[in-house]
Amino acid sequence: MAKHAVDLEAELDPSDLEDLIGYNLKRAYIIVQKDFRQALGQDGLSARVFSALSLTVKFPNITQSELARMMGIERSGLVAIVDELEERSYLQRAPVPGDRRVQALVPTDAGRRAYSDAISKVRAHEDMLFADMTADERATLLSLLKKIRQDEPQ
Amino acid sequence: MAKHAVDLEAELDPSDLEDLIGYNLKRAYIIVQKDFRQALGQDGLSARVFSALSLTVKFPNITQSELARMMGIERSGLVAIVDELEERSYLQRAPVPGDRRVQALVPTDAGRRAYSDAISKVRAHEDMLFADMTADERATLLSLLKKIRQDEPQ
DNA sequence: TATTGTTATACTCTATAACTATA
DNA sequence: TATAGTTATAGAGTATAACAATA
Repeated sequence: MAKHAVDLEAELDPSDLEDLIGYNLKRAYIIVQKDFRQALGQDGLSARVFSALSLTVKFPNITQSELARMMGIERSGLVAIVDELEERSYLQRAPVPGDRRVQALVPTDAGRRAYSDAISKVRAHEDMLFADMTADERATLLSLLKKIRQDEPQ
Repeated sequence: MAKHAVDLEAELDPSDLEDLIGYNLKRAYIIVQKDFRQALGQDGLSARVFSALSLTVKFPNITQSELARMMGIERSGLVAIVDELEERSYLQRAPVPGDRRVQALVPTDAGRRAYSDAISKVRAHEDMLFADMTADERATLLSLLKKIRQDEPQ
C-alpha cells in the first residue's frame, strides 16, 4: 500500500526531536516520576529514598559505599538519604566489628513495614499509569530499558 | 518446561526495585543523558537548550509561552534557555505586530547550522549508545515511551 | 597509601510567586 | 481581568574536593 507523503516525511526527517529515544525517555521519565510523588503522598518517600530503603531491606547490613555504588550515585550524596531514613527510624547505622570505618545499614521493623506499604503504593501507581499497556508491552519495555542499563559504568 | 526456583522467585517477588518500570526508566535516562552531554562536548548545548533550538527551527516565530508548553516546562524556566540561545546568536526575540506582549522566536542562519550540527552529533551518540539494539527494538522502545507520554498533561 | 563516612560547596533543572506591560 | 515575559527565590538532586578516622 502506498504511503502518504506525511508518513514518508515523518519517517525520513532526520531532524525531529520526537524521533530521539533520549528525548522521549526524558519526557516519559518526568511523567512517571511526578506520578510516583503523588502516589507516595505529601510526606512520602522520594524515589531515591525509596530506592535506598528497598536495597537496605533486601540487603541488610549493606554499607553506605556499597549502597551508593548500587544506586549509581556518589557516597557523599547518600549521607542525606541515610540521614532521612534514620530520622524516620526506618534503619540504623550499626558499627561493624573488625572495621571501625564502616557503618552497616540495618533496617528496623518499622522500616520493613514502611517499605512494604510503599511498594504496594508504587505497584498500584504503575498499574494505574500503565493501564493502557499490556503485560507483554510492559515486559518488553522493561527488558529494553535493562538493555540500555547494560551500558552502565561498573 | 519446568522453571527453576530462581526464575519463579524473580517473577513472583513483588518487592523488587528491578521490576519497576519507573526505576529502570530513571537509570536508563541518566545513562543516556550523560552520554548526550559527552557527545555535545565541553561547551555544547544542554539537552533542554538543544530541544528549545530544535523546536524554534521547526516552528519559526513560535512564542515563548507556546515553546514552554511544548517542552512541558514553566514559562519562567524558559527565559534562561532563550537567553542562552540569543547570546549564542542562534535566535532572536522579535516583536510581533498586533500584540506587544509577545516575543516571537526567530532562528538565525547560525542557529540553523548549529542545530544541524548538533542533531548529527545526537544521532551519532544514539547510534553508538544503542548499537546493541536492532532497528525494530529501537522502534518498539520509542513507541512504548510515546505511549507513556500519552498520559502527559495538556 | 587507601578507604569510609562526612562536610562544604557549587551547579543544573525546575517550580512558585510576584511584578510590568500590555491586552 | 487576563496574558506574555520576566525576576527573585527556593528546593531537589547531583558532583567535586577536602577532611578525620581507620585500615
